[in-house]
Amino acid sequence: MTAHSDAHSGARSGTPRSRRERPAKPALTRAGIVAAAVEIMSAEGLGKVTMRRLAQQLDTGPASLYVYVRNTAELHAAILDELLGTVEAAPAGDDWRERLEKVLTSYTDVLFSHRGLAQSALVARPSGPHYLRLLETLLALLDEGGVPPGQAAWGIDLLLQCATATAAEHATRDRDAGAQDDWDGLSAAVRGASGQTHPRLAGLADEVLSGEPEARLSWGFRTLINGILHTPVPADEAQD
Amino acid sequence: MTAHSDAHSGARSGTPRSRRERPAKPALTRAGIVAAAVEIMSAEGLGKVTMRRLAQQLDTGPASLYVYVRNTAELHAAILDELLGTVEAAPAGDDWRERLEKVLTSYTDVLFSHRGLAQSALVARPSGPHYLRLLETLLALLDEGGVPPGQAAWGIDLLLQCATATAAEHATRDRDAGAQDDWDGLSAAVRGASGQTHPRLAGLADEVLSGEPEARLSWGFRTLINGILHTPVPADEAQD
DNA sequence: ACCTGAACACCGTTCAAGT
DNA sequence: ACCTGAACACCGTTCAAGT
Repeated sequence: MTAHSDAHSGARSGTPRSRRERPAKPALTRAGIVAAAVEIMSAEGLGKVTMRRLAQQLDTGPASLYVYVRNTAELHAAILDELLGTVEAAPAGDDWRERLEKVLTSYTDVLFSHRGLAQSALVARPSGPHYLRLLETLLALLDEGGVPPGQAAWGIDLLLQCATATAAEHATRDRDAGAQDDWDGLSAAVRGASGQTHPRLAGLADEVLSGEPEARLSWGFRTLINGILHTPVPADEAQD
Repeated sequence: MTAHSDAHSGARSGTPRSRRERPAKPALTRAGIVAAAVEIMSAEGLGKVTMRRLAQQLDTGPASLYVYVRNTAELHAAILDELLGTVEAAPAGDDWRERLEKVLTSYTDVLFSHRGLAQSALVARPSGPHYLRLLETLLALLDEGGVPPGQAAWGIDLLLQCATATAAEHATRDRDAGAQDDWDGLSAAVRGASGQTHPRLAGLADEVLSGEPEARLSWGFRTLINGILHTPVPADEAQD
C-alpha cells in the first residue's frame, strides 16, 4: 500500500528518515554515558554498572565507551560525584554541631540508599565538584564551631571515612544475604565468647552488639567531633 | 632395565605406587584450601584468589571447592582471619594509650602489607578466633585506661573502622596506578579550588593534603581515643 | 559423601580495521 | 577523531553424573 510513496521519498535507502523519526542512538558523550550509568545504578545497583551492560543500554559495543571513560573505576567515581550532588546543604539556624551531624547523615543516606555505592566510595577517592563542595561545607561548619584550622583540615577526612564505612557496612548487611550471614556469625561468635579466654568481651557482649545503626552513627559523629576539638595536630603540621 | 621389577610390583596398574611416591594431590580439606589461598594472596594479592585460580593450584576443578567453602566472600573472610593471627599483642609496660596505638598500628600494617586485604576487610565482617582475640585486647586496653565500658564497647568498632579504612586507602594509593591518579586528581582539585567559591578549602588546601600517612593515622587514633573518652553513649544503651 | 566435567551466564580491556 | 567487531583472557556458580 505505501509502496508507491516509499519508492518516492525513501528511494535513497531509509537512512535520512530514520535519523529524524527514531529517538535513535543519541551521540555518545561523557555526560550521556554517566547519565545512563546513574540510571542503571538507581534501578539495579552499582554492581550492574559494567562496561558491557552500559554499552548494551546505549546500543553500542563496550569498546566504544573507552573513548570517554578510562576504565570501570573512573566510571564509578563519576557516578559517585553525580550522586553527591544530592547531599543536603547544612540547614541554617541550628547549633553548628547539629548542622554538621545533619550534613554527614545526609551524606551517609545518599551512599546508603544506592546499592553498592558506599563500597565503591571507600575505595574510589572522588575529586569532582560535588565532593569539593561537601569538603567546603564541612570546613565551614567546623570553623563556625571554633575548631582550629589544622585540626579541621585533618578532621574532615576522619568524619567522611566514618560516614562512608558505616554506610557500606549497613548497606551490605541489609541487602546482601551473605553479608547478613557474616553479621549473624559475628554476633553469635561474640555472644559465645568464653569468660575464661575473653573476659571483657564476654562481659560486654550485649553492649558491643547493641544500638540502632542511627544511634551508633550519631554517637560516632559526636565522638569524632569531640576528639577533633581536643586533639592538636603535630607541631610541624600546624602552620597557620 | 627396571622392566622386571616393574612387572613384579606394579603389575596391577600404577595406582598403588603413585599413591605413595608422588607428593600428589593432598586430600581436599577446608584448612588446606585456606592455606593455599593464603599462599596465593601473599604472592599475588587477594585479587588473584579466585575459585578458579585456587582450584588450579590444588589440581582440581572449581566446583570441588564449593564442598568446603560457601562462596568467594567466605573464602576471603577466612583468609582475613588467618592473617589477623599475625597482629602483635600489646607490649607490656607502656602507657595504655601507646599500647593501644601500637596494637592498632600493627593491625593496620597487616592489612596494608597484603595487597587487597584491607579493601576486603572493609566489607567482610570477620568473626574468626583471631578477630575475637583482637576485640578482647582492645577492650582490655580501654578498660585499663578507665574508659567507661559502654563507650569502650562502641569505641572498638570505630577504632577498627578507622584503621581498616586508612589501610585500604593507602594500599590502593601505593599499589594501584589508577588509584594514584585518583589521588593526584583530588590533590589537584583541592589546590585548584577557587577562593571565591570555596574560601576555607582554598585557605586550608595545604593542611588538608599535608601529613605523612603514619602521622595522620596516629593522630586519627589519638583523636578517636580522646573522643571515646569524652562522649557518653545514649542513656538507654548504658546498662551496667 | 565427596568430587568432577561441562555448561551457563557473565566480566574488563585491547586492537586492528573501518568511517 | 570516533566508533566497532572480534578476540583474549578471564570470572562465579550450578548441576547432573560419577565414584
